[in-house]
Amino acid sequence: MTLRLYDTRSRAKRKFRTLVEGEVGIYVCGITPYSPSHIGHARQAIAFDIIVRWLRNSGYKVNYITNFTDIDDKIISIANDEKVHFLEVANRNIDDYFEVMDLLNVLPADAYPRVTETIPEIISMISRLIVSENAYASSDGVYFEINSAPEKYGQLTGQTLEMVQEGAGGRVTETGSGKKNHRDFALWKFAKEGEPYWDSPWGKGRPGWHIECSAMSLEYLGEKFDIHGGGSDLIFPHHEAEIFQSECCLNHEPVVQYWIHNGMINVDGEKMSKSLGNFWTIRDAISKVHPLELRYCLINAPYRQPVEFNDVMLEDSSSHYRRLISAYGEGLSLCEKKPWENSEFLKSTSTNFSNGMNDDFNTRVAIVEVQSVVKYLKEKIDENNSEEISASVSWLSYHAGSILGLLPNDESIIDEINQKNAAKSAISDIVNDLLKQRTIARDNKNWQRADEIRSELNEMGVIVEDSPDGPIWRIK
RNA sequence: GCAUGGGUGGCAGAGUAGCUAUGCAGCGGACUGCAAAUCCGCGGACCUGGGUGCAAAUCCCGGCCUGUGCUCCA
Repeated sequence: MTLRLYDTRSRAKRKFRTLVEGEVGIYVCGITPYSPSHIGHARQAIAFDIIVRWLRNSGYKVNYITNFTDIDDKIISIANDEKVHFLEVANRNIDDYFEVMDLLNVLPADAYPRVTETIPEIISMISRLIVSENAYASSDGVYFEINSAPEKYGQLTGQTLEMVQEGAGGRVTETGSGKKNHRDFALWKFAKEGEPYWDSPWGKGRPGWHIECSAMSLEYLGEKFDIHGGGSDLIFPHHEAEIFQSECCLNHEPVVQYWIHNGMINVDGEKMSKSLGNFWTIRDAISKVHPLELRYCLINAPYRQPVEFNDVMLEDSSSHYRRLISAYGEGLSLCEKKPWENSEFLKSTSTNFSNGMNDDFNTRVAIVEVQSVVKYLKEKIDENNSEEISASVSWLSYHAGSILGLLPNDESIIDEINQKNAAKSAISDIVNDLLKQRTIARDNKNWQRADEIRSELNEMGVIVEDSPDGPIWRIK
């Protein structure tokens, strides 16, 4: 089955064909680092991380670019409040971003361009748009003129210029002071008193929001590239603006072959947002659960669907994750990994997994297959079938680990097992002694005493389970 | 209002025409002094009204509900 992906512009799943055989250029709009990253950022980063992992494992050479908008009104305002340089605010949040992404097992992109390091390219692009008469300078900045290319309007949203002219329920009527038309958007904003600025042919100022992505994608991926991604809330106006800028500047279309957009995070059925107060930072979430449990939660729905996020979902994912990791760890400690292609069962689950991923990166289908292999592995562990244990472990290592990124590296899993074993042996004498007492109590049908000992052990962090062959214990 | 998605069992969430999705939860059973774990089994769904088909959750038309966008936003 060949890869098909949903293209926002065509509003349909399309067969994936790259501009250059075997190579993929992908640009994803990144964050504006004015505050610590939230789980929406995590959702997006993980979604595209998995997309890139899948493309690479499908044999493509991928060039994955995602940017930082390290100058904007909010950053400036926070910097002013704190009386620090605006880059201090941006850098501290970018550091936070990299730290949490690493915890979430998000592999680094190939480049992280920043607006403040792309100013010459942005200026050059604006100049070209002025020359081609798609843009004009005015009293407070340089604007893109929508009426210079009206046919490009609504390529992603399906709205026509006429429709929007009706007015968005009367709300979008305000025309920026220097704009000819209220739908024109800023390419360059002149600096007001006390704002950071760069020199330009039109005056001191800074780039508008949209032009950076056109400039950076051009710089890193060229005049045409395969995939442009971002959150679905960027479709309008940001990505439509990019289409105007890039296509008018480069004078060809389409610049982007496939537009893909991830869905938002919902809390109580509504989009997570600061104004609603239903806001989770990544650090909030990983203070409650392991980062990979959060990752599991965020790929439980296919990337285009909204993810319903709350404590229940999070706990649900935690238990799924623990099931996965404990079976995998146990298998890993029992045998070496061996190829799984000889197992009929694993071969067919692998096919299902691939079909799911090839169908617009359906991680939900992929997870179902992972769950079924976890179940299979547990069975094989019970049966002591080392061939199938080895094969299942390596199946999981590839599918759940390399592709979905849900497994820590093997060393740390083994480490953790060893630590637990060490902790276990440190207290085994005392535990065994107590268990012996408990067994005597049970033989005498002294249930009260037996339960006392069990809860005593429980307080020590030891879980006792009575099996037909006598009591089994483990550390919580 | 306009645009664009979606409405599947208690929850999450696959499935675009015919065959058990799956997981969690629930129920019943095995095993248990009890509990836990494990195993076996079970039930339960396709918003609504029409239409096309031998056959529709799946295609077509209408209605209702709902998310998102139209303003900074991943």
